[in-house]
Amino acid sequence: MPRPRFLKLAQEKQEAILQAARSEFADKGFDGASYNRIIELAGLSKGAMYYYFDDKLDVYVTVLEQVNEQMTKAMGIDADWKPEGDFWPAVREFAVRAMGFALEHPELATLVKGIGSLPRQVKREGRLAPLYRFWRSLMERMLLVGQTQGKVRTDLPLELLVEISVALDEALDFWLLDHMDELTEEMSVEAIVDMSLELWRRLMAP
Amino acid sequence: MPRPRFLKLAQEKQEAILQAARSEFADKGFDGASYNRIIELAGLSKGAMYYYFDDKLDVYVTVLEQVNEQMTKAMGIDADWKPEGDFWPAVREFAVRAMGFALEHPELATLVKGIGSLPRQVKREGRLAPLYRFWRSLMERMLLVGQTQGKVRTDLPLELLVEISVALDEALDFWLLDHMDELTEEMSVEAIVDMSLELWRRLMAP
Amino acid sequence: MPRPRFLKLAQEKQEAILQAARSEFADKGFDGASYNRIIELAGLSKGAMYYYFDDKLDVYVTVLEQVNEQMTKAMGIDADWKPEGDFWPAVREFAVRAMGFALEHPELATLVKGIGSLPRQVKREGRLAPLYRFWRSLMERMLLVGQTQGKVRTDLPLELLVEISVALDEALDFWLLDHMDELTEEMSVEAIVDMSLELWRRLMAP
Amino acid sequence: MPRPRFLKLAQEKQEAILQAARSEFADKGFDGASYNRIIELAGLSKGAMYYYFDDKLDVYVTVLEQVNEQMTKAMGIDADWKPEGDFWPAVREFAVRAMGFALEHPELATLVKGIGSLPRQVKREGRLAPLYRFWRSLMERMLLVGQTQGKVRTDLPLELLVEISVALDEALDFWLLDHMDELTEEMSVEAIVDMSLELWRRLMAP
DNA sequence: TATGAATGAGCATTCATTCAT
DNA sequence: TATGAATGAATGCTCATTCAT
Repeated sequence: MPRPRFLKLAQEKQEAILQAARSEFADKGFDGASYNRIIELAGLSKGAMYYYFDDKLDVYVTVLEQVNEQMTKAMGIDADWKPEGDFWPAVREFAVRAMGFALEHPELATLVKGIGSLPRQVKREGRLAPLYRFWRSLMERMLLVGQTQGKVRTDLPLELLVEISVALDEALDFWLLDHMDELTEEMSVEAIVDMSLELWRRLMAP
Repeated sequence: MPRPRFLKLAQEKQEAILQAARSEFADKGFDGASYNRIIELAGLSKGAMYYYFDDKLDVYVTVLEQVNEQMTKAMGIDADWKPEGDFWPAVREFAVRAMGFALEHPELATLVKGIGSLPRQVKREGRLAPLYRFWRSLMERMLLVGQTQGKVRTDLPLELLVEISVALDEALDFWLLDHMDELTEEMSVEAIVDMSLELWRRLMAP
Repeated sequence: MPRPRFLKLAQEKQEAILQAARSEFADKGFDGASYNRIIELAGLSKGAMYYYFDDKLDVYVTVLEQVNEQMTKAMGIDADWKPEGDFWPAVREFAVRAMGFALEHPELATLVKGIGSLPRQVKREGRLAPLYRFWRSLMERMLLVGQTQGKVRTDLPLELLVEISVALDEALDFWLLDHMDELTEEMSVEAIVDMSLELWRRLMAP
Repeated sequence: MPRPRFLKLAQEKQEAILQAARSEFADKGFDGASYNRIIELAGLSKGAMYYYFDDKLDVYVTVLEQVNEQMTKAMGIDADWKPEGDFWPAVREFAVRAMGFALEHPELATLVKGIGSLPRQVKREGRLAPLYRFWRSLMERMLLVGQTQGKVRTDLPLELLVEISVALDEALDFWLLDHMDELTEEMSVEAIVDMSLELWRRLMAP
C-alpha cells in the first residue's frame, strides 16, 4: 500500500504521480513499464518515490485501486452490489453505466485489462488479489441472482460461466475500442449495450 | 524471416535451436524470454544466432510459424480450408481435431496463446501479421460458410463475430487448462468439444 | 556520543531505541545493519534519530557502551579492576562470571564480537577506541599482576600476550557457541571455564 | 567459476582484472567491496565483466583460489600434504615457508583473512567451501599426525584444537603485521617462527 | 524539540545487439 | 560461415544523510 505519506501529499502532486504511472502502465503493462521512467515522468527523485511506495508493484496496485474506486463510484456500486428486481433489466442498467464509464475513460479500461496478463500467482495471491476478486465475485454474484430467478443456466459450473462472461466482455470492449470512431456516430451507448447483452443472454440463458 | 542460411542447417540443429526458443518463449512469453538464455540453451554462439536470425522477434515468429505448420498439418487443413458439407458437423470435426492437438501439445498451445498479449502493432503490422491473420481468416471463412448455409447470423459485423469467437475459444482453453486434472477423467475430448460448440452455436445462431 | 538530549528521554524510550539497534547490529554487524531499518524498528522519525545521535556509528558505539556497562556491572568490575590475592584463583573467579554473563546474554556477546571485524582505524582511533581499549587494558592489567606474582611469562611483549589472549578467548567463544547444544548437557560452566583457563595458562606460564 | 573465456584472455589482462579485484577485496572485504569500482578499476565495461564472471562472488572466489594456488605452490604443498618424519621439525619447516610467503605478500594474507568474517553459509556451503576446508583440513591432518606420534594432546576434541590453532595463527599474523617495521630489523623470520611455534607447542603438547 | 520530505549516488545484475576477426 | 568479445544503457531497489519547517 502506498505509505500514508503519499496520501498526505497535495492532491495535485498525488495525481501527477499517479498519472505518470497510469500512462506508463497502460502503455506497456506491468512488466514492460519502466519504473525509472515513471519516476522521471513524475518529476521525483528516486528516493522520493521509494519514500511514497514500497516498490513498482505497489504503485501498480495503487493505480488500479484508484481506477477501481473511480469506476465503482461512477457506477454507483460497492463490493456487495447485486442486481435487484427483474434480472435482465437490472443488469442492463448496470451495463449501461459500465459502458459509459469505459467510453469516457478508455485509458483506464486498458489499464484494468492489463491485469489479465499477469502471472497467476501475482494476481491471485498478492496485494492484487482483492481487486482481482472484486470483479470476478461481482460477476459471480450477478450470475447467482440470475440463476435464482431462473434466468441463467445452471448446467455449467459457475466458474466457467464467469470465465466466458469476462472473456466476452473483454472481446467486446476490445472491438469497440477499435471501432469507436465509426460506431459512436451511428450507435448510441444504449444500442451498444443492448447488442452486448443480447450476446451475453444467449450464452447464459437456461 | 530466418535467413535462408538457417534452413540449410542440419535438421537436428534447426530443431535444437527452435526447441530452445520454444520452451523459453512458452515459459515466459515474448517480452519475458531472455534471448541470451535461448542462445545458451541452443548451444551456439551469439554471432551464430544473429547469423541465422535477424533478432529476437525473428526467432519468435519462426517458432510460431513452425508450430502453425505442425498444427495445420496435424489437423489436415491449409490456408484455404473451409468446412464442407453441413456446417455444424463439419465444424465439429474440425474442433475435435484442434482440441486433440492442443491436448497433445500443451506447450505449443501456450505458445500460440502468447501472441494475444503482444502489442497491437507487433501482431498486426510486422512479420507476425500473416500468422495472426491466418487463424482469424480461417475463422472468418468458416463463419462465411456458416452464413451462406444460413447457420450463422448476419446481423452483426463479421469482424465482431470473429473477435468474440476467438475470445470464447481462448476462455474455454484457459478454463480447461485450469481444470484439466478434474476433467479428463470424467469427460471425453468429444464431450468437451460438444460443450464448447454448444456455447459457440448460441452466439452464432441467426 | 549520543547527544545529551537522548539521555533526557524516558528510560523506556531510550531502551526501545537501543533494543532496536542492538538486535539489528547483532544480526548483521555494523556495515550490514541498515540504519533505516533500526529507525523504523525503533518507531521514531528520521529526524528524531539524527537529533539524538550523530550518525550510525554513534548509535553503534552507544549500544556497545551500554552492553559494556551491563557486563561490567554484572561482573562487578570497573575500569581499574585487577585480580586480588593469588593470581590464578582470582582470574578463575573472574572468568566464571564472564562466562556466566555470556551464556545468559548471547546476543550481547555476539554484538561485542562484531567489533573485531571493524576496520582498524574505526576501532583504534575514533569514538570506539575507549571501549576497545577498556578490555584490552583490563587484560593488560591482569597480565601485569600475573607477571608481578611471577605467574605470567615476561619474555614476550605484553601487547603480544594480550593479542593472543584475546584471540584464544574469541576462538573458544566461537567454538562454544557452535557446540553449545552438545556441551551444556554434559559440562558445567565451571568445567568449561577450567578447560579454557588450562589453555590460557599454558600460553602464559613463565 | 570464471567462465573459460576469462582464462583465454592475455595473461596481463587477466592479471589486471584480478589485481583490481584483489586490492578492492583486500581493502574492504567481500561485502564492503564495490563491484562497480572493481570493474572501473579493471578498465572494463560492465558487460565485459559479466561476460567473464558469473557475479561478484565468482570474482571473489577466483581471486582467493589464485592466492591459494600461489601460496601452496610457494610452500610446496598440496591437498594431501602431511608432515613427514619427526613432527615438530617438520612442522617448523612448514611454518617457515608459510611465514615467508605471508611476509612477502601481506596483501594476500589480508585477503585470505577476510574469509573468516563471511556468513557461515557462504563459506561452508557454496563455491567457497572447498577453499575454506582446504586449510582447515590441512591443519587437521597435521594435528592428527602429531597425535599419532604422541606429540599432540588427545584430551580435547580435534575440532577445538583446529579452531584455537587457527586463531593463534591469525593473532600472531595480526600482531606481526602491526610490528613488522620494528621486528624485521631485529628478528629473523626463523626467530619469529620459533616464537610462534613455541606458543603453539604449549597449547598442543599432551 | 521534533518531523518527515527529499536527495541522488550507489548497489549488483541483465539486456539485445554489434562487430572485428 | 562462424566466432565470441565487447558494449553500455537499463533494470528495480537501498543507502546514510540533510534540511526546511
